Amino acid sequence: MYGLRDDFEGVKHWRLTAPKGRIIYDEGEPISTFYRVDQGCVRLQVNREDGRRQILAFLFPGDVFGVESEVVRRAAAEAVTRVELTCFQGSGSGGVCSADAAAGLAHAACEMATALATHLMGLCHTGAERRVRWFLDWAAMRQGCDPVGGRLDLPMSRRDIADFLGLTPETLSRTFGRLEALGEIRVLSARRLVLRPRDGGPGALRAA
Amino acid sequence: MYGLRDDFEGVKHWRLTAPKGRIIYDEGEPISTFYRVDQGCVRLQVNREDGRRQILAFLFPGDVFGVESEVVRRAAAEAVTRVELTCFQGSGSGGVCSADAAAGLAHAACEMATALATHLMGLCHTGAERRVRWFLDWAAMRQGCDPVGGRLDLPMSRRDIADFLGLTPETLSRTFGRLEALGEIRVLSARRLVLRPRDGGPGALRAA
DNA sequence: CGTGGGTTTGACTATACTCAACTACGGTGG
DNA sequence: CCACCGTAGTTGAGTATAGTCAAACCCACG
Repeated sequence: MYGLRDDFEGVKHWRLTAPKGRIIYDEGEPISTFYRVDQGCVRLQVNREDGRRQILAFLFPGDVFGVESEVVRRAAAEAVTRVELTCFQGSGSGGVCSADAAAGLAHAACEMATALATHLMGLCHTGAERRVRWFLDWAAMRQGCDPVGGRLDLPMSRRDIADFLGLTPETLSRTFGRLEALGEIRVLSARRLVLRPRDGGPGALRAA
Repeated sequence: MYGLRDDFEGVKHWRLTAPKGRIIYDEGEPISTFYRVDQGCVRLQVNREDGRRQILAFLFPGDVFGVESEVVRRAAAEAVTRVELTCFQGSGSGGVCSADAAAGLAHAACEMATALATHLMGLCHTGAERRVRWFLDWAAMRQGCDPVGGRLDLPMSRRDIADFLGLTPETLSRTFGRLEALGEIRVLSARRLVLRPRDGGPGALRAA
């Protein structure tokens, strides 16, 4: 569904590689480009006055981001892992002029709106357990990972996930533990887990 | 900021009036049009399996909605009040062909993404009080209502607001009560209140 | 004037947050 | 290759907060 459209053929573009943690752009910066993720994972986030932050979206290869109709960035984009990006000149409703490019921008903006709406739906789940289940489903879907028995790689930190879900890292950790006790997941390491391991490896049913 | 653009001049369009409560379109319906609110208030919502629903956005005059890149509607649109709409033929990346129209769609989709991101930021506020304060600020901003001493009209029901904020109506009601006790608002009736009434009318400081 | 849905209030419970300490892992340098 | 250190993650205890269930209230509507 992503990645194969190339509406931006005629648009001036260049490649960019950023190491893990690098800020692609920051809140308040003037908008001059938009981006496509080619490799790695990017997060969009807003840093709040009280030091907490909200992660609006995690972006994966094929995703287009940075398309905004404002003058300055309202959210920052940071590299979760080492990332490879394609940068395109112009953004929002100005800067590109061909009908194809405008249609591509519309498409990208629609995708972003859909992603945000999906995220919103996840957050409306009351109860940490349901939010985390939703997150796992979402992550599995994005990675094309089998929701039963599949291995899921989470490139982001626990704190990232917590800030994405509006939970504290403590609650998130406890919830992972509870889901593991229920046999719904098996945590291999902090960033690697197995979904619904049916009996599977040792320990899967121990807690039951 | 809204309402004065008219990128859709060349697009086939017609007018539609809907009474309060009318479903403009429902989840799962094929997408063939997009809309602009001319008068009244519309809500976008997703109905959840457990009977609860999440309201994704409230839309006011000038707002464009229904621009999606999918095949079927992922959310329903319902009239909060009696509404007057302009309907436009086509949606998403297909159906309209002029560069102006495509740019207009991109703009509309960006606005929607921004609105959803803003909403997400509001929801990430932990604590009902902060969420409700954010909602009041947001509503005041959208209505051009003076945040100090201004009269705010809320066209939607308490349940609507609760579903928008991810709270229960009970918690919302109590929170309104607490804010009134703090002197931050004065509730005239369920759908009409005054922001930061400085001493103002009788009762404003009674609870302090 | 009567009815009914929306709203408010109350009591109780479950849940997630806070603060704090402990542990495990990964990266670095000897 | 191993030891060290720092960060990220986990665990624990106590508390605040929002949810749930239930009933009363009030306004808007017919």
